[in-house]
Amino acid sequence: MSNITIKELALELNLSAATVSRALSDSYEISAATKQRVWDLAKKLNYEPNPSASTLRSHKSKTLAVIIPEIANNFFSQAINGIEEVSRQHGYHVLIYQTHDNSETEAAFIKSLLSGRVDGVLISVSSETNNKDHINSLDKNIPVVFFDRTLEDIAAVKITTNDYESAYIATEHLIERGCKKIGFLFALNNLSTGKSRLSGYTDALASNNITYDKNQVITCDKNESQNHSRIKKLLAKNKPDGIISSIEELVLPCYAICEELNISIPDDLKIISFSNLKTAPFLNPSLTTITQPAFEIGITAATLLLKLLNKKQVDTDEIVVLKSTLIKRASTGC
Amino acid sequence: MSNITIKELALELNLSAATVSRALSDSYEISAATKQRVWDLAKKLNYEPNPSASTLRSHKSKTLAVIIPEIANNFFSQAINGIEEVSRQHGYHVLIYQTHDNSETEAAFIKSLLSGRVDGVLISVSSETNNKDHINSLDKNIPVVFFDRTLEDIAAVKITTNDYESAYIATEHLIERGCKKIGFLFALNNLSTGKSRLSGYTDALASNNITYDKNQVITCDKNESQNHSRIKKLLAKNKPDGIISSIEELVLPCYAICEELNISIPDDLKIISFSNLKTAPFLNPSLTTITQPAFEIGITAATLLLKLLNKKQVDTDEIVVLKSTLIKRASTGC
DNA sequence: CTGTTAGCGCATTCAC
DNA sequence: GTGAATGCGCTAACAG
Repeated sequence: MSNITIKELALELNLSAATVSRALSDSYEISAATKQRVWDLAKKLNYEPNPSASTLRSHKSKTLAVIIPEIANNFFSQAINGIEEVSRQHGYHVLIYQTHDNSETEAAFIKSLLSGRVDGVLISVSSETNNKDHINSLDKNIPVVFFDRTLEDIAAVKITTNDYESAYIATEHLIERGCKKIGFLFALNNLSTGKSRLSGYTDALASNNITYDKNQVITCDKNESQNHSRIKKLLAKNKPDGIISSIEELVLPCYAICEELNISIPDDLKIISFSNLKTAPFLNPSLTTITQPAFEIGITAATLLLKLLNKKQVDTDEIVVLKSTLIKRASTGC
Repeated sequence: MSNITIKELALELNLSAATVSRALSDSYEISAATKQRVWDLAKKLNYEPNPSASTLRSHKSKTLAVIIPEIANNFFSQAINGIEEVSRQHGYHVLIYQTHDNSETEAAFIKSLLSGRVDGVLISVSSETNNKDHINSLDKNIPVVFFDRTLEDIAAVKITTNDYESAYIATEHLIERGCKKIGFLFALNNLSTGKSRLSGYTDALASNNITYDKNQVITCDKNESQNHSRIKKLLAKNKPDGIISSIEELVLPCYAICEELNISIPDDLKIISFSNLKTAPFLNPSLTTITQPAFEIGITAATLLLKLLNKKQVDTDEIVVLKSTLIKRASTGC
């Protein structure tokens, strides 16, 4: 343990603790010579400031919290990568909390963070958030940046992607490839994220004079077996010739079901999914994806939060929209 | 902000701060009636203890650090999932640090953690660790559990998988499938993790009377383009009929190179990789994997660390070895 | 069972 | 330029 304290440094150098403290923070009041002596000894003795003491005194923890539904997820792990990157560069530490899309867990985390443990919060909200009180209390009490999975009716700093537009483009892409009956796997239905993706889909249908058939829209949630059976039913009964999956998690079940039902992709069914799978081009057959810039989202969200913390001028309801990419596959002609 | 303090609770209840503190921690010295009064008011006022003050006084931060090479990685993100799970259940917070396999970054993190910020550390060491001083200083100063990527010459609590055995089995599996010239993509060559996997491979060759050819072993590191060209050279020149990849990251390059070189998998080349890819069965062709129980590793590592923190009897050099699974694919006959 | 006192390590007044 | 004194909020030792 770096048990050495400012007091001990002071004793050794025949200085007061106050002087050492000021020297360490490079205060203008301290002479260059003294600063050097302090720094040298601190380095020699491997001095590390005690973060609790510092936080208690200064009300700055140099720590951020990241609240996400799931860490074992391509999108979120890449986003955290970006967040960690920026945080480290600025000397911030990163706490991770997983909600598993449970809104009570989320509320409990938020409550526990309202005690000075962190200076700010980055959150991608739980898709089962029905009660938004805890989200609001968070927003009022501490700097927050929402990223990707957000609520529409909350004024706050947000980083999203062009969900509406990319779903629209993807749907139109299927139409151009000849699809007449396009299904939609609808997830995140409580969040603006999910709703936008659905709107992009329905609007694209409308613009192309395809009648919207609500039976082609399957609402999915955390219940995997239920999702599976619903999708299976969709593919077996409604026989769509195209599918837009609004989240990555539903694609593998789709592939499995197609195999079961002897549906040939892309001949019988063309699939496009929101997805950050690195293996998408190597799947059998390769998967056309709408890929979100997860790393950049993390970078942007963290950067913005740090700006907020440093009282830089940031609109407190600024919304940054990054662009997803539709990645087509030559091998499937989709 | 939950700006309310113990002092304020005490004032409101006509008690001393000490009594309130004891009541909050459910001390046996306090009467049931008083406890109830305290709890009720605390709840009503949404009291949250100030973690810095508590840590400063008690020398317990209820926080763990996880140091890993990369978070955007199937294995590690699943492991963190397990770690976060156990930590939350026990009221611990989880800090994340990525080294990007850079040993200086790793050293800097460790140094900054030796100041009471965390009660314990879970680490999967950087594969470019040449200087181990910082690892040793960590081990001596704070409870640590090593998981997956560890060093051989350090006595500490470790969680690993049966790397030697699983590489052995995989190699033998290829031999049984008729492979005569088996290549090995050798990563993590500084770590016991990587060395064990290599030994499993060489020993399996020896047991089956196949002469070890060092040209079939390609040493890989963080340099992706170099790895790529080396693997390409291996496949083009040495023409192995089987490949064991010691890490997941090298599989996709392999698939790409095979496509380039018109090598047909599995007819010309059978591939087995250490991998936690969920898409492995859906790849073209599907991939035979040695899959590590990442989530369980996280669970086990965190559980063990918490035991250490609670001074439960744990051998300080206990090594837990979990089993990986060789997942074969009917479709490729491998 | 409860109160008083002290101090964790640091950063900020206010003096000089 | 530097030192002395104070308190952040909490908990532990010591009383009673």
